[in-house]
This record gives sequence, C-alpha cells and structure tokens, in this order.
Amino acid sequence: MPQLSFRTKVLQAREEAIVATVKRLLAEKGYDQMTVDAVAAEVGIAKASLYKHFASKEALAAAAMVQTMDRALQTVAQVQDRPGLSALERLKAVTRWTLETQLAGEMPTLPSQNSALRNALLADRGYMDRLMTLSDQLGEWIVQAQADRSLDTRLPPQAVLFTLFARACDPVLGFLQAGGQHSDEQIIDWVMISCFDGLAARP
Amino acid sequence: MPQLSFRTKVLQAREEAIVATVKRLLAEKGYDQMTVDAVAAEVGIAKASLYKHFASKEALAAAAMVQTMDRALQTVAQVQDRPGLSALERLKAVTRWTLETQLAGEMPTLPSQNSALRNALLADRGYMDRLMTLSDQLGEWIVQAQADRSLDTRLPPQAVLFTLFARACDPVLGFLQAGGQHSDEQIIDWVMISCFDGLAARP
DNA sequence: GTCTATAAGAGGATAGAC
DNA sequence: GTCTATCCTCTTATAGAC
Repeated sequence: MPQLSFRTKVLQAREEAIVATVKRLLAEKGYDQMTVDAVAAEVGIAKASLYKHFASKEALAAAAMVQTMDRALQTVAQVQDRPGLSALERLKAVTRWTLETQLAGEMPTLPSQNSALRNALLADRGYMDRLMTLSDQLGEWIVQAQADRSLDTRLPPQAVLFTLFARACDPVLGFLQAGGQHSDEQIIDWVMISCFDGLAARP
Repeated sequence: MPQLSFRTKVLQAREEAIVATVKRLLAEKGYDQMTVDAVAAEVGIAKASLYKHFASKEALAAAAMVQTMDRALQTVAQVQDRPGLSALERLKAVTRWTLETQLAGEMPTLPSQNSALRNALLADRGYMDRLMTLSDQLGEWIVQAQADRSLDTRLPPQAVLFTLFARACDPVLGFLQAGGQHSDEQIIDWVMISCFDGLAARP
C-alpha cells in the first residue's frame, strides 16, 4: 500500500516542520510568549489543523523537547564512538554542542517555573525516557572523570549534571552575542572556560 | 504638615508591600505567570487601587527590579567597607549574597526573551542607573582581580560580569533544592565552587 | 485612593463544512 | 486532515461611584 505510506510520509514531514518551527519559536520567544497562532502562521496551516497533529500547546513543547533530546543523545553517541577521549573531554564535547545549539537559536528552553507545563512533561514518557537515558550517559562520564581525578571531586555528580544541563539555557551566551562584537566561537570558548575552569585564575 | 506626611508614609508602606509581593511572585512564578489579579489579592487591595500606584504590570516588575538593585548596591557597599578583603573575595561575597537571595525565593527574575518588558526596563531611568552603577562597581573589582592575577585573565571583564549576573537566575539552585536532600548552605557552596573554581579538578 | 463592575482583547481550543 | 468561523476563559486595564 504505497499510497498509505506516502500519505504517512507527507504527514510526518508536516509534523517535523511544525516541530522545527516550535523549537525556533521556543528559543526565540520562550514558551509563554509563543502563541499557537504564531506557530500555525509560520508553518502555513490553520490553527485547527495544528490541533489535529498535537493535542495542546504543551504537547507542542513536549515534541520540541523530545526532538532536542534525540539530537543530544545522537551527539552523545557520536562522542562515545570517538576513541582515545577521556571522560572529561567527552563531557566538554557534549557541552560545546549544547552551547553551539543554543547560540544558533535552535535550543528550545522551557520556563522551570510553569508548573502546568512541567507536569505535562513529567507525564510524557517519550520525554522522560530520553531525559533519563541522557542523564545516565552523562552520569557515567561524570563518575569516570571524578574517578580519574580530572573532575572536581568535591561536587556530587548530580550537581555537575545539573550544571551541564543549565548550559542549555545560559543567558550569558545571549548577552555576549547581543553586544555584537564577538564571534560565536569566541563566545563559546569563554563560556567553556568559565564552566570548566572557573572564573578564578589557575596556577 | 504632619497629616500629609503621615498619609505619605502610609502610602509608601503600601507600595512597599506591593513591591515585596511582586518580588516574591516574580521569583515564584515568573513574569508571564504572575497576574496582576494575584498581586492585588495577596496584597489585599482591589486591582484598580493597584493601578493607582503603578501604571502597568511592567511598571510593577520594574519597581521590583529597582528594589532588588538597591539591595544589591547596599550589599556591595557593605562588602566595600570590609577591610582587608581582596577584590576576588569581594566578588565572591556579593555572589554568595546573590545565591542566598535566590534560594530564599526573594530574587525576582525576568524573562530575557520578552522584548516588551525589556524595552520598558531600558526606558526606566531608575532601573538603568542602578544597573550601570552596579556594573561599574563590580567591574572595578573584576579589573583589580585580573590585575592581581586572582581572576582568569583570558576572560574579558564583561564576560565575567555577565557570568556573575547570571547567578541570580541560575536554575541549578532550584534543581538541587527540589531534591530536598541538601541544606541551602551546602547547595550554595557547590554553586560557588563550580562558578569560581570550575567543574574541572584543580591540581 | 479605594472599591465594584466592566470594557477590550489576546490566546487556547473546538465545531462543523468540505 | 484542512479550512473558516467561533467559543470561552483568562488577563490587562479602566470607568465611575464613594
């Protein structure tokens, strides 16, 4: 049944276009300022059609987060495959990807204060599964890096994990970019330094 | 005219109560999720009365930010008065205050993506003046600390400044607090470590 | 300046024809 | 599944009496 398969593909492509738009708008305006009308308008379909694909605005955000998680997991897998890297170097590589993605305006960020949205995400198995997988993978590297003494052992792994996750919504990137005087690479290098080496000078 | 003065004091007290409520609600729910109705209800006055004191929701947020800036400037002045501290130690002291304030739920944070709100703040002289004063004061310490080689000289002072400002809305604090397993002091110590010493181990 | 009542409009979600 | 048109709630802001 090639017809059915074709229809399915067309619909999937449309859904991907929707998710891509949502990701951009989330990164650009944030969840609360993103309207479903704007999403529909930019995708070029009617709002009612949008609701045939996704049940709610929260579902839209969840789909964007799931796709982003997949990209992150993909990046982790690629880094995993690179031989000869230390655990710390792997963590740095993934962090750099996070910063690049945010600076490119493709990292959706959700307000941690919106409890309705948070509950929707917590109830989303697709999202939670990916989040836990990602946490586990990074957690392994964190433990390894602390074992080989390349990562500060005073910090509990969870604190390190949260600190790395927080790079996805670090406002410093946007502040430095707004000045317009620095290249993206330069900005990322600075944030990498402050994240891993700290603000205080090293001997 | 003691009557006039008394009335003025009463009104000022009410305005301060409003601002205090706004600060708490901003910290708790964020700007978009904070409704003017909720502010009025918690202060215990009618919404129309609220609008006699502040012209708009944005003005409410601006007032909260101004008061917070004043607290920050006050803290900076106190730290300035303590003798025998290095520039780096002064920066750490102010940063610690920032983290304590946020963890106590008294640090209002505004979404950097809301452009209407940002424009309102940029047009608010009271806010901008304080922001620039604070930036100048911290900037001096940053330059000093880089001169005495206690702060990483690879980072431009502006990047350091933004990184310190960003501690006011660092989500890591809330994440660690949500676990409920750690004391506030412990959490702050960890964030201080990751901020100034970095995640990577020091020799 | 404080209240009650209401205007005015944005935005999430749906009905029903095709 | 897509559209147009509409519903309905929430929210900012104001009118007007006291």
